[in-house]
Amino acid sequence: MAKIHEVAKAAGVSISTVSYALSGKRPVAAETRRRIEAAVAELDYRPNAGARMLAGNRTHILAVTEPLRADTHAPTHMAFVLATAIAARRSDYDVLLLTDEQASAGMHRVAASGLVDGIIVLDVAPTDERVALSREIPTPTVFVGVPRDHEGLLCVDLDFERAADMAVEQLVAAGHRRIGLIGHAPPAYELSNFPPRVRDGFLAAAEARGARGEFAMLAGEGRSDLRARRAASGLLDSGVTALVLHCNDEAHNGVLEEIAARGMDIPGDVSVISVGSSFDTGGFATALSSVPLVPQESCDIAVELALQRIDGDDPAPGVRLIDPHFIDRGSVAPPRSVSE
Amino acid sequence: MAKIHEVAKAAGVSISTVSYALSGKRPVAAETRRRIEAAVAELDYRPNAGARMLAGNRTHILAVTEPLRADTHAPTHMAFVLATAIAARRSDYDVLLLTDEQASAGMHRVAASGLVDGIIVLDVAPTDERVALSREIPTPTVFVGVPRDHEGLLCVDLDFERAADMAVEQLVAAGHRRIGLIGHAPPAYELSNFPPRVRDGFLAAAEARGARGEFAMLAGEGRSDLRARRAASGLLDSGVTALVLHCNDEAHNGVLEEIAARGMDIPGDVSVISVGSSFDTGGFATALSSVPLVPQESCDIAVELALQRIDGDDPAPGVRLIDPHFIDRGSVAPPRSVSE
DNA sequence: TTGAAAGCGGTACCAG
DNA sequence: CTGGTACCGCTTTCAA
Repeated sequence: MAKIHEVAKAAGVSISTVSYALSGKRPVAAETRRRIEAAVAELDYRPNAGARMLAGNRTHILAVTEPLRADTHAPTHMAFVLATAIAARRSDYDVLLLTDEQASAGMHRVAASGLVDGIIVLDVAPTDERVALSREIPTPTVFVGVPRDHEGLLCVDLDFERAADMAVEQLVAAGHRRIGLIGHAPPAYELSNFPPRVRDGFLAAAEARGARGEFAMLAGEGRSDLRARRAASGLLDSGVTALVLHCNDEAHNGVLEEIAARGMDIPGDVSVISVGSSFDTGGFATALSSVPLVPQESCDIAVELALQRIDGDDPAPGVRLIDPHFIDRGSVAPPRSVSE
Repeated sequence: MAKIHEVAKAAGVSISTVSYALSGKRPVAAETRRRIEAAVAELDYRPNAGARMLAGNRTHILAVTEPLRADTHAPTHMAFVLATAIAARRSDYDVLLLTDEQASAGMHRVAASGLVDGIIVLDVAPTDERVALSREIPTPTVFVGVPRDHEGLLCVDLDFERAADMAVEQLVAAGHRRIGLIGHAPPAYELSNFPPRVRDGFLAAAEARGARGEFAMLAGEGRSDLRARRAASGLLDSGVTALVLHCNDEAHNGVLEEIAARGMDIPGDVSVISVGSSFDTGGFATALSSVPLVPQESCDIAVELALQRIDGDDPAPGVRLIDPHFIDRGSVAPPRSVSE
């Protein structure tokens, strides 16, 4: 582990010049810079992290808090953590993973010790203890998700209401008037912030667009594909001609199985749109049109906002809702009664 | 963010006494310690992370490298990351997540900058670029998994060979002589280190124990439960009376479905044991006996070894294989032909 | 365009 | 049992 003065000596300059050459915060003669860079490469020099934190008042680390309860959907959460890490690295930041304890304990710790420059809050609950904490600490904090009480907070999220509305819009435009929504398991509507937003957006959109919206959750115990089959079965029995899915990929499979088992065809007999899914909806037995949730979008913006606050630019607090977009994979068509 | 001298002033002592009171590296009078602790609590003091790194030569951070390729099984990998984080926190260490780039780039960076005291390597491939790197850097590194070339490395892992053997042992003891193994998809046998070990352990155990072992992978494309059904179907057609499963949970479901579809009963018509699964095998339609892979076990040991090396104790390099254990959930019984 | 030197906030040695 | 203080390696002002 070479140190800055070795680089300075090797390049025949002072250590401050080395520092400036690397940070770019002061102009350095081209020839001088060249020699410094050569020395850096030669010695495989990297500024010592601790020294940089202490002197520079910047750690180049972002904390990511993710409660990671046992019941959470691992692939989705993993995707957000990954997306955050990728966004952070693009700005030369590393990511410290906070999973532990009462969620806020770790957050408090890293803030008080100055271990991180900023904090990204994932898997936000409607009532989240990290909200109160974020107001007490000086460390810039950005929420990916919208807690109930978000006064003064910086939040980023997909516009789930609009996403649901967009799905309904497509289906109504195709002629559907009876539309079902298959959601998550009931606890998700208490513990997570976005399922209720999709549900409410869906019901409001149906009403506003002159259709009848019906909502079913994954009730009961066991495999979610089987629970989704039951939910789909109930909705299809009740006469819906189209389904909106806001659930995990396993549940998607269940719905497709139920439809296939009935000898029904997509989109001939029933139209289907997936909403807010962060997995690929093109890989199912039948490819599904969707209004996806793209983790990279939210996380890019979240990291960017955090960095702005770190750099002293002060983005106005408030909720940044990301515009959803519709991906057509051909799973929507007019209902039988209309097309015939 | 209070600093140590404020604590010292508040407690009426010198800063060195505060430092020693907190680190415990020197005896401090009970009364003095009390006053210091009161001041610390009052001011919500935490030593500045950067200063501590610089002066103390210890960052209290472990890096976790996890390539996190898109094709990896998220829940399993997540479980290992989580388990590592939990183990680290128990020793007052935080975890820096390295997912990015060519895997070794991040590792090199944090090692060269002294950002972390140690590195835990997850999702180890048979031929892993991180092996060579770990030999070049001074930062203590522990592998969770066993790369092909592990000369001089510290590795921790479940004894997969013995786990497979243990399953075969149970089945042979019950009277089975034709046993099938359902494994992962073919690429896993190139990219991951443990599937081949289970396969080889299984085949060797069958031979050694006088049974006929047959191996099937999840061939083809699409949902792994459907591919597992096909694999199970083939094996059952060929006359095996027992199945060993080493695949993801979705594939487990597929196998159970195939068995149910044939009107067969577990364990009446066919015995089943899950091997090396890190998910709960008691939650399937039929609870399955298993020889589980417990992430917490591997990660606890890995973190412990890393900390030992950090503290200068030098654990002998080599592979630490964890003894597997059999969990009986009643999915094993004598084969039909024998029991009748 | 460059250099010298004063910190940043702890840790741990050397005294007492 | 406690205090004083020399670093740790870098960033950044101040001067030249």
